[in-house]
Amino acid sequence: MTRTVKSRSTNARDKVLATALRLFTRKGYFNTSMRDITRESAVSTGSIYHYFEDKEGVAAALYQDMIERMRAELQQIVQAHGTAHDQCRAVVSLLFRMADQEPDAMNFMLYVKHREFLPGERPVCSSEPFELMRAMVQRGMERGEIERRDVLVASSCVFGGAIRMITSHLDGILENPPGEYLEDVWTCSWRAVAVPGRH
Amino acid sequence: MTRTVKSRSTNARDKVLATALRLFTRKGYFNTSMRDITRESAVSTGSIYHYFEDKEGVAAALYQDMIERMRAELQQIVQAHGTAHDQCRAVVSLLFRMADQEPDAMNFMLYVKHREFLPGERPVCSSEPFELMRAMVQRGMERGEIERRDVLVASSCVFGGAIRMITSHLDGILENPPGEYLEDVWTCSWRAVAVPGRH
DNA sequence: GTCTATACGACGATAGAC
DNA sequence: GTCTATCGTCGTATAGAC
Repeated sequence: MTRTVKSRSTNARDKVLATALRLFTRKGYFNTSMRDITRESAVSTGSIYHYFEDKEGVAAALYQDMIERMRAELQQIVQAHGTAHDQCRAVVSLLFRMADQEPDAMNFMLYVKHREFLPGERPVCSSEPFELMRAMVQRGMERGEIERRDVLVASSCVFGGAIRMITSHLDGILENPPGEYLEDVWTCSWRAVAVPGRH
Repeated sequence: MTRTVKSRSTNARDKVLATALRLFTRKGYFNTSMRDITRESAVSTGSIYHYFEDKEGVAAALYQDMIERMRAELQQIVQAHGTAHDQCRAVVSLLFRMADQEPDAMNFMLYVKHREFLPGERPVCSSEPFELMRAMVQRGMERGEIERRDVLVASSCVFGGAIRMITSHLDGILENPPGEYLEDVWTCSWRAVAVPGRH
């Protein structure tokens, strides 16, 4: 009951968020006016400002939703897999799947420069999802799966290749859907950091 | 003579470009007004519009200078080294050195989303410098140094780790200067793609 | 909660003297 | 080539009816 009421009452809010996500990623935050959002969401200015403090508030809500969702997915992965190898591999797989199915969301999370319009925010790579990824790598080093070195270096090398493939995809320069490259990328990425002779 | 005259006459132009680079990377293109540039460069509005068509023109000049400079450096590297291994290694080294010595330039080239304010521009990873980098990798595959696979995958894996380290540096989350991580990053990056048993 | 109409400030760009 | 002063536009945000 409560849920129905709530979901009905936040319907306009959701429409605004969906529209903003699309416009922010396609045209950029600053090239998107509140009028654009009004027009394309079919929600009036008044209503938007009822749900959000200002334009920045819309972006902040969007960003925090993304980060939280990502954090939940990654925590899932940590619990579902025992080895760092399997965890990192699941992360790369998740990133590729999201890049394919929800390019706008991925674009907004990985690619957009939030700090230009969300002054309070820390850089993405300091956010909780990225910290979780580094923790996976750290644990892999402690378990003897991954060669010991600076954790930031190891993380950059395990995930860097995949992330570059995803930005290439978001820039539209990939010929095939990202999933087709998954195996290849993962082979390289793991070999970059694994203790020789394992897996 | 000509050079002296020219360099004197473009002095204001250069001051504008230097200021714009600093402001665009620190605050973002859209958070930087022409007034900001006027104030911090001590060049008047009128003079700025004498040298550049509009605000976009300033950004375009900056961007093209960067790309051209990078292209020249990479071409140097191609000529100076015989193997793909040495070429790619030199590229990573160059990127780290530039990230350290000219963070703003690096930031503007690698990290900024030009397409939001330079509508005609292709994505960075379609630019000539990135094409040169892919060509190095391609040649490495033909020479039997690098395992054969999609060239975009291999390139992403050789350079992806380094690029992530650089964005981490630009985001200010690196403890030490980037150069200190160079050896480690390169070890991982090359191992990711090299034909086993070589080097 | 949703709407329309509007206030107001900031910005990019121009005009025109020197 | 450089400057100051100013114009017109557009975008955010508010007011206030329903």
